[in-house]
This record gives sequence, structure tokens and C-alpha cells, in this order.
Amino acid sequence: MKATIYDVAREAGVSIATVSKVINSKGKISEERRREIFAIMERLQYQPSVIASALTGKHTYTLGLLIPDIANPFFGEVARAVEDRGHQLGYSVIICSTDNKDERIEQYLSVLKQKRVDGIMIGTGMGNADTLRELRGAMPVVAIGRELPAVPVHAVVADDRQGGRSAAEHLLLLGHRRMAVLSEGMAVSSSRDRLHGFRQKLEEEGVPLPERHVRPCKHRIEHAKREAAVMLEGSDRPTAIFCCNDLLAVGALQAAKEAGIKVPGELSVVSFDNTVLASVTDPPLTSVAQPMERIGAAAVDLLLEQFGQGAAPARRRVTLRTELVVRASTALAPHNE
Amino acid sequence: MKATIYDVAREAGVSIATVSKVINSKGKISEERRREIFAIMERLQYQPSVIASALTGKHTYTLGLLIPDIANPFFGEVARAVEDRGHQLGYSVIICSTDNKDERIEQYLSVLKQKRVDGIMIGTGMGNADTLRELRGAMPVVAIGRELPAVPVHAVVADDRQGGRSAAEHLLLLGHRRMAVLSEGMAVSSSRDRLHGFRQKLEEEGVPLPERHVRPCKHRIEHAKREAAVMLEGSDRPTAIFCCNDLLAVGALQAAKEAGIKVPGELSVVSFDNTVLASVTDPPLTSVAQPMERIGAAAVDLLLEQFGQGAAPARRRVTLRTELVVRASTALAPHNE
DNA sequence: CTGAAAGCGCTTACAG
DNA sequence: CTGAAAGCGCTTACAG
Repeated sequence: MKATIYDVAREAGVSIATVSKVINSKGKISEERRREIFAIMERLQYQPSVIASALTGKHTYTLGLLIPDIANPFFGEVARAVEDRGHQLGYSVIICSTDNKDERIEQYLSVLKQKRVDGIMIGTGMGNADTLRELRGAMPVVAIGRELPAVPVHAVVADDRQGGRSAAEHLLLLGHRRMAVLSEGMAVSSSRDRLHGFRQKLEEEGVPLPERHVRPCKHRIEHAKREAAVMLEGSDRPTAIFCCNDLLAVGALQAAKEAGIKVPGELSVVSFDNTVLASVTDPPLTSVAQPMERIGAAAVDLLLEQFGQGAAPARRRVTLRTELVVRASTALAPHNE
Repeated sequence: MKATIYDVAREAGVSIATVSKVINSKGKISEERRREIFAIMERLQYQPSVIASALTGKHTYTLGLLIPDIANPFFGEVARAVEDRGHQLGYSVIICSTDNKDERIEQYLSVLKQKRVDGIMIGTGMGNADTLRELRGAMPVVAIGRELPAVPVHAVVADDRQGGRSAAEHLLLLGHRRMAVLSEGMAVSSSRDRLHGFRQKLEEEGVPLPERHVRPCKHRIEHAKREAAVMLEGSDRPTAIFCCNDLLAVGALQAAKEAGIKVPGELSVVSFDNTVLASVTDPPLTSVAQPMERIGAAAVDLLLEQFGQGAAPARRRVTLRTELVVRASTALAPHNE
């Protein structure tokens, strides 16, 4: 049978209270006793039960992470960052891939509550504002990667607007004037902000961005490819496309290839996220990098900060800068106008 | 304060034992009472504490998943499959990215024990056989994706040998005779088996595979690129390369491009895993697909099967077939010999 | 069909 | 510096 605190106490000839204290470095215990007790724990292969200690009102040292899909490289990298920071601080993370489905979200939330996790990070859409409001009343929550509409919660996000701007700046500097955008659904705040920043910069420079050149896409390569193909038809086609994530950019690349349009010679493509995909395509993608490591770490920190405090302190936002990583998918605009 | 089983019992005018029974569908409770109690639980927003119930000797309904890196697309897909199957059956999964480092492995294992997870899936290397032996004595374990040396544990793996064979068959059919292999370290059983199957098939057909054309690589694109570049020097260079995973194949593709060697015209590349990367490169990769979904699901099933049984039942292995997915990175061998 | 009581393995005041 | 006792929120025989 597994050793318990009673076994350790008996061996050491002390009370379980004393053992508990040495485990948690609390109270004053003579150095000698503490050594002895550690030795006994070692010998008995004693592993204190987090379950039992959690029941006594302490933390479970477990966090929940809601994301659309852990198999998506972007979320995989974010999850890794969350995991690492959590691990450093003594927390484990339970992954919850929601596919952005309300049903799965509710199920996972219920499970996480029953397991009494110490807090939840939400990187997925949340259709139901009531659910979120209720959740926020029950435990610390932080939005990660995107804002959650309707309910004010802490959030850590990339500076999507500035990221969009820097994509625009890059293309403008290369002389592009006819541009297009492949965006995600407008329900996603991060995607809206990227587009907003991009468009704003173009407006400042007096470069038009016709509505028909802004196409929202589902989060799938084939879909992006189809949308891009449509954009690339006709003679007044754009010389540059800004894609709101790497997957969309892959679709754009494939569409261009099928249409016999050379990237970057005849078409520049700027992407967003800078996941591993960006370095794997041919040509490799110029991409606005999100600081995924820092996003993950900040989310954990923001979550843990809330432990001390009572219910719902002032809302906090952490915005992290993006950085344009230039690769081979962008070049000077063709001057055959 | 959070509602407890006592609150529900009080409201319903019954004992906590009765409430417990309706929660767990145990014993005989009149239909009327059961409805009433459910209604009260609903009204009180009662969420039974998994913590408390776990302490009573039941399961924690939490599983541990050890993998090298959740940010690696292959493991991300496996993790997703594990998560889904676990979720279906009422289990959560804690991710543990080990980077194959013994220190991290030990830390995570210790945490998982303290949290009393119901079982552990190991998809990472395990240098220390003693650790594993000890672990296996303490709780259900299954190896996932590769064998664990030295200690017999249940395992679910792809049929790597057959996968290697089918890669070879494909290339032979296309007329290739001068082949090379980019493999992972030989410590990894799956990589060994892939190479073994590949080589065996070649031998059967009397096609040589010179030792200098078999190069072990680290799990990084740049490293693979460098190794491939060396292989592609000289005039007797291979007309086909078999890469033991998608990342290595990306490296090979990049090396070929830099050397001005056309894929698939002058060089065919076959990959293994068939992660999202395989469909993103240019040309997209012909790849031996691992059935990641089924691997993940089988691992969970194999783990849960052990719950009923006493310590260490007979060792079981589940081997799942691979499938060659042909894309555009392979073609007929050039006949300019 | 229902309930009283013991017990799971800890932590936390409180007393000494 | 150390220990006795209550309590965390459940489940499980056992008795009725």
C-alpha cells in the first residue's frame, strides 16, 4: 500500500502535524527532526497526496486551458508556453480542445469545476456570455490570444493592430499598391484587429483596399486556397496578400502556384503567427510573429496573480508586441503596371 | 460559498448518502426522490467535488501524457486523439512536455503521482529503466508511439516496419535504385523499425543501401538539411530519400532546393508521419501516414483496461497499420544513368 | 428504499 | 518546538 503521512509520522515517532509542517516548510521544526523526517519520506517513497491537501481547502495546483485545437500548431506552441510557465510555478495543465463548439466548451467547463482547478485560461471562442459570467464568479479566468466579448475578464493578447500595421508598412515599402486580405471570421477579435491595423495604415498612405479584396475565411487550408484563387483571377489582381494566419497563407501560396503566379516575383504574401508552418513552405513565409512564449507565460502569471485577491479585481490587459519576420514570400512590387 | 453535498441533502430533507447514491446512480432510489434531488442540484449549481470523491478511494479521472513536445505537430495530433478518447470516457489529460530530458521526466512523474492520476501514457524516451519499473508498479502505464526499452509495458505503436517497407515498395515501383535514408537516432525504436523495414525490402529486391547513405539526424529541420546536403553532393547521388519523419523531409526538400535539384523530377522524397507539414510543403510530401487518431484512442483504451486488473497483467501490444499517402514529392526515377 | 457512522489523507487553528 | 482534534466533501459497508 501507498505510504501516507501517518506511516511517516509513526516511523519518525512524531505527530502527523509535524510531518505536515516539514512537508510545507511551515512553523518551526528543529533541523535535526526535519532531516530525519525527510529521510524517512525518502525511504518510504512517500508522495504527499495533492488530492487530500486540496480537500483541506488548498489549491489543486492544476489549471485548465481551453483552446480550439491542440493539434493546430499555433495552439500547440501556446500550450507549450503555458505548460512551461505553469510547471515552473508548480502547476499542471489540463488541455481542453473545444473545436469552438459550445457543447464541448460547457462540458469541459463543468469537468474543470468538478476537478476544482485553480483557474482557467480561455483561448477559444465563447459564444455564451452567461456561461462566462458565471465562470468568472466561480474562479480566476484569463482570456488568452483574443478578447472575450461581452464580459470583462483579464486578457493577454498580441498587439494585433500594430501587427497588421507592420505588415502593411512592409508591403508599402516594397512598393505595393494593390493589396488584398484573407482574414478569419470577424467574430474573432484578434482577426478584426489585424485587419483594422492593416487597413488603417493603408488609409494613412492613401492606398485603397477595396471591400471585395477583403475575404473572410474558415480556418482551413482548402477554404483559403479557394478564396485566394478567386482574388487572383482577372487582370487587376493584387500584387500582395496579407493573410491573418499561417494556415491561410499556405492556402494563398497554393492558389498562386496553381494559377501560375510566382511568389514573390508576381505576388507577395505576408502571414501572421509565425508558427513552424511559416518556415516550412516554399517560399518560406514572411510572417508577423506572435510572441507565443511570452503570451503563454503572461497568461499563467495573470491567472496566478488573482489567487490572492477577492472576487473580480479591476480588469487587466497585457498586450505584447509582435515582430515582423521577413522571409522569402515578399519582394518588390512588379512594375509592369 | 460553493454548494456541497450537505446543502443538497438538507434542501431535499434526505441524508448525504442518498444524494451520493443518486449522483452515482447506485442503489435503489425512488424515481420521485431522484428527480427532486436533481432539481435541487441544478438550482444550487451543485458540482460534486472530484477531489473529495477521489479521496474516498475512487478514481481521479485524470490521465498523464508524457511526450517530447506538445508544440511538435506530430505530438499535438497524438495528444488531440488521446484527449478526445479520454474526454469521451470521462477522463481529463495533463500534458507533460519532457524535451526527452530525464530531469523533466522525473519531475513530471513525481507530480503525476502526487496528483494520483489514474494512469500514464508515455510517448517520450525514458532513459532510466528503474524509474519506469517503479512507476509500473505504482500505476497503469502504456507506451505510446514507441517501445520502451528494458521494461515490459503495454504499448500501442504504428507498424513502423511495414511502413518502412511500403515506402521502399513505392520507390522501387517508381524505378529507383539509388536510395538514401535520413533517420532519427537509433535509440528510438520506431525509427529503427522504419529503417529496418525499408532496408529489408530493398535487400529482398537486391537493391543496395550503402551505409554512408543512411544518416541519423537530430529532430531539427536545419540538421536534416545539412545531412541531406552532404548526401546530395557528388555525381552518384541518390535519386530518392526516405525520411523517418516529416520534419526531416522538410530539411531534405530545402537542401535539394538549395542544391538546385528538382523534386520530384531529379529526386524523390518519401516522408513518415503525415502531419500537417506534409501537406504544406512544396511539393507536398508523399508520406507514410501514422493512424494518430487510432493510436491515441487505443492508448487510452489499453490504459483503462488495466484498471480492473491487479498488478501487471500480461504485456499487451497493439500495432496499427500505416498507410502510404502519395503526394507530389515522388516520381519515376530519372533514367539518365 | 434510506440513513448513521467511519474513513479517505491531509491542514489548520489552538493549546501546551 | 510539538501534538490532539476538528474538518475538508465525499463513498461505502452496514443496519434497519
